Amino acid sequence: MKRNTWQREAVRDALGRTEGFVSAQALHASLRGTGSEVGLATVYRALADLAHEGEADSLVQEGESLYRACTPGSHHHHLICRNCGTAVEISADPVEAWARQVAAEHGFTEPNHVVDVFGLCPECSAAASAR
Amino acid sequence: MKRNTWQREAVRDALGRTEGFVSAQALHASLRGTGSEVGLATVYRALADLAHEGEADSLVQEGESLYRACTPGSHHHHLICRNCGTAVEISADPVEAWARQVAAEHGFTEPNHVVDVFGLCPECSAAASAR
DNA sequence: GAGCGCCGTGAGAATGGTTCTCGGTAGGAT
DNA sequence: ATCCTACCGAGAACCATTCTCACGGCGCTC
Repeated sequence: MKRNTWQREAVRDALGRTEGFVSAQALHASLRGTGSEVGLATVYRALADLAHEGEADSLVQEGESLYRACTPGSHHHHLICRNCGTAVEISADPVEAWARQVAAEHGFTEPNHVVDVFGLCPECSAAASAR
Repeated sequence: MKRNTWQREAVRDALGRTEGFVSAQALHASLRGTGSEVGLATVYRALADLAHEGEADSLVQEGESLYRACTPGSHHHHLICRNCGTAVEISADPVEAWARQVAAEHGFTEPNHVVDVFGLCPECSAAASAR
């Protein structure tokens, strides 16, 4: 039996309100900042659930897990600003095909893949070149 | 001034002797198993150096950093068995081009990318279907 | 070959993100 | 309203990694 608690909703909302990827810790801090008395463990549990159910994507950077609300049910990848965390969903059909083919060529089965593109978003590029 | 210590050599050798990706901890354990009195911190330092100098590749999986000896100076990606860790170097020229193009389309500069393909290697596939 | 300066090492402590524990609380079915 | 039980919260536990600092060995110089 699955329950709808206001804590889980708060996490889902806070995640949806964010532009790019956020760490669990940052999300917890921001929830606390808005007066929600949510436990850190609960944030981790909610994020893990959301990621498991496909409502959020996660990636690991510098030892931290980052999360982002994502269009559910669709397979896609991200273009992520390594400075501010802003992320753009991108489809990568050619890469999907390539991954499957490469795996098959080497006799690998059940192919998965991790594809992320990092860079500096337009704003951060401008700021960097101005500095 | 850069020094050649037997510890660094031991780490390089142990890494070169391994088939796929290994964790720093596992490498340390295996070095200790062969009688080398190497410190854990030293293994971490050596691996970080090797990765920095391009003699090793690293990836993060399940909160652990995994390392592998790699052909130096070449840009490539990996096809990794998610069961036994065996890895095959693969070149991904079409993906390189795609990543640059996608980044440019969205105004992102200085593109990086993370591309890894996971799957079950032939041996593990056979073992899995036999079970 | 001997001396010397200083980098690399090692053991253990510190760090920091994540997970676990456990008593208490509240969702939802009846 | 009541009961069952999944969920929550606080803090402790965990674990990979990094830091600290005294010591030993590497490589340069003579």
